[in-house]
Amino acid sequence: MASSGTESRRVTIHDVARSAGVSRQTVSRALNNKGEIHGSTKQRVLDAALALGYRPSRFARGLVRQDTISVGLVIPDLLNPFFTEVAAAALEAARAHGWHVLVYDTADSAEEERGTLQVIASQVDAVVGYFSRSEDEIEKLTRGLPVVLIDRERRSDRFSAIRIDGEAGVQAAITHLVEKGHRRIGMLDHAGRAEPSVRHAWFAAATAACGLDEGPVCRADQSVEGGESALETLLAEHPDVTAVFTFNDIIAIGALRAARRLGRSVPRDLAVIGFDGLRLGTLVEPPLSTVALDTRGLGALAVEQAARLLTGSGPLTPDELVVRAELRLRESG
Amino acid sequence: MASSGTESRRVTIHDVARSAGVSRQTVSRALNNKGEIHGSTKQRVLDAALALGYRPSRFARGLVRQDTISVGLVIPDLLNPFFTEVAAAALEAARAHGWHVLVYDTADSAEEERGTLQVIASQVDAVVGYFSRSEDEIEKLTRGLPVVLIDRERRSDRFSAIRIDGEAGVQAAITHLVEKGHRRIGMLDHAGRAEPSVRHAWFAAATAACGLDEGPVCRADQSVEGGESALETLLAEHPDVTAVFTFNDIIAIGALRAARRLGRSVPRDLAVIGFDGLRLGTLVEPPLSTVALDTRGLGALAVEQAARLLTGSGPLTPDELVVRAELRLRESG
DNA sequence: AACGTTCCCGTGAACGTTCACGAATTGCCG
DNA sequence: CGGCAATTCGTGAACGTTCACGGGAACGTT
Repeated sequence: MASSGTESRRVTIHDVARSAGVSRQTVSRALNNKGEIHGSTKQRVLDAALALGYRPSRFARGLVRQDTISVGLVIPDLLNPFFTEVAAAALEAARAHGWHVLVYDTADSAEEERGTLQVIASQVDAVVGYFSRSEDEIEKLTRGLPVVLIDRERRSDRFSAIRIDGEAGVQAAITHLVEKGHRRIGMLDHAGRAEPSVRHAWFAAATAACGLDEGPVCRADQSVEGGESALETLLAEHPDVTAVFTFNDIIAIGALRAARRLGRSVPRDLAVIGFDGLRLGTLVEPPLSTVALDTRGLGALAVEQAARLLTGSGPLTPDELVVRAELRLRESG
Repeated sequence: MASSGTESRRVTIHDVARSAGVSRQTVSRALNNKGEIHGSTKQRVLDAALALGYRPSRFARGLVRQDTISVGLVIPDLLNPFFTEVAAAALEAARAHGWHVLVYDTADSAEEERGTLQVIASQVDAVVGYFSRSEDEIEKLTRGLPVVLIDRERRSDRFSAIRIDGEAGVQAAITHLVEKGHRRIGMLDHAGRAEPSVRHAWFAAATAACGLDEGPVCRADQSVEGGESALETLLAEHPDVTAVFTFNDIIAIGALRAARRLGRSVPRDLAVIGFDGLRLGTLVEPPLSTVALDTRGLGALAVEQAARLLTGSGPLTPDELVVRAELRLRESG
């Protein structure tokens, strides 16, 4: 009835007004529950709107009352549980502000990331996310849009960045392993970027602080399979390794599986400690020890900073934009 | 420089025009890479825009060129891996169409769902999602907006609904268990709604078809913990049960953990078969047998139908809007 | 010199809604 | 009956952008 077969133009507030025999303003009053309208005419307008299938244009409405705020959330891979948790926290924080969240999954592709950023810039009021491109590029694509970077070392002061400080946590993890008698500790770093990760730097510093030689490192894709094959090659090249620290929990879980396949009992023959503190880690066997992050806090903090940037109310300072990690011992190491 | 301390009004295209000594239209040409503009003036305009921190209003732009489409994705809990997978698939499908996706997590709350629906109706061009409220209510809140329901029995023809057909898959699962010698098979249903789930109906039909007595059923919250405690009570009341089928994989994973704690070896002492086919199921010990769904297809199908509804190009018929489930045997049963 | 082209650029209109204001009607009281 | 307030409704303007059109300058052609 209301739907049209032909490619007709949009039903506007004018059409409703004409149909109900009133003016635009009266229609507006009826639909927005404003006062200054008679009960019967209000009902008549509502009926007309329903009959015509009228829905107000969000653009026209947004143009005049500047109240709806929407923020873009950009993540590399929603299926990666780490980002799922961050995203969930961000959604919750945004809801508390009454904001809308547009989510973009860049599929770990720098090219998609570029395209997304390009498109997003004209669709949202602020951007929160995890980016791999250079700050120059991001700057160029966002053009003064408030941007909050997640898990990024702060190189310039153009963007806010939520920093992850895992130094103490990693130190605690390595110390723990050493106390357990481990002397040869390897690491499964990520394979994403060319240079080693910051987490690797923490690892190196921690082993050095414990008076250990520099442990062997192997690069792993950010997936369970990546962790599996990485552990295999690490152990093949360095059979004397009795403990591994991994870039994140996903890789650690892969390491767990590979260890089982290789006949190495965890934690007896091989200790494994991950990074992130995913819930997922409690489900695997044995439960994964990890340097845990407050992922909820991460997402919430990012959105909070976006809010500050947007409202102009004093933004958080860099040293407030930090999420610290702490060792959470379960059974794998 | 560009940012203002005072609460000043928005920088518009007029301001840029004035600053560059040209007209609005010329500014528009420069920013949108249209032709009919001299190289030097274009540069001058771009500089002015940058200096003023100008960003075009998405509302004004959307009002005149009606090209940007955004769809709302409503899910009860993003942290539930099932919905994560559906959401990821939906995001990907939407990206293929060049659409924007606004994601809302209703936190399993009917009240939040209502509020979301209310707000969403004026912000998107179509809604895709998983709803618990009655169709009447949804109808009232969306007012003619294209809506695609996920995993919902089609009661009326007002909405499109993606139906999950697990009948054959569940039948295969039960048949498999019976062939393995199981005679007393229980089920862990969900605890969400008052009435038993459709999946329970499939289960009942399948056991009956195999000539078995009706198996005992226990309700479980949709969480690992829910699955754990549900299995415990089920086994306490019915110790003769040697196999369980669960509402979904999350609950099944809880059952796995409870079985371990109770000293029941899986699958020797207790067989467990879940429903959904989550990737997560491959990570637990033992790997979870399950009646697997094509979750990617689910999300993609929903978005595809939204696209058809939106463009008016013949929508998919109800019997095309079906995702079938098939038994995927791993090691737990 | 008159005329057609090409290249730039600007002006009115339109998109669909809400806001600010004014006008018409009704009711009430003196 | 006059006047004042309250109630109900309508009209111009504004939000910020793009589209359709038209105009002027520069250049070449006949």
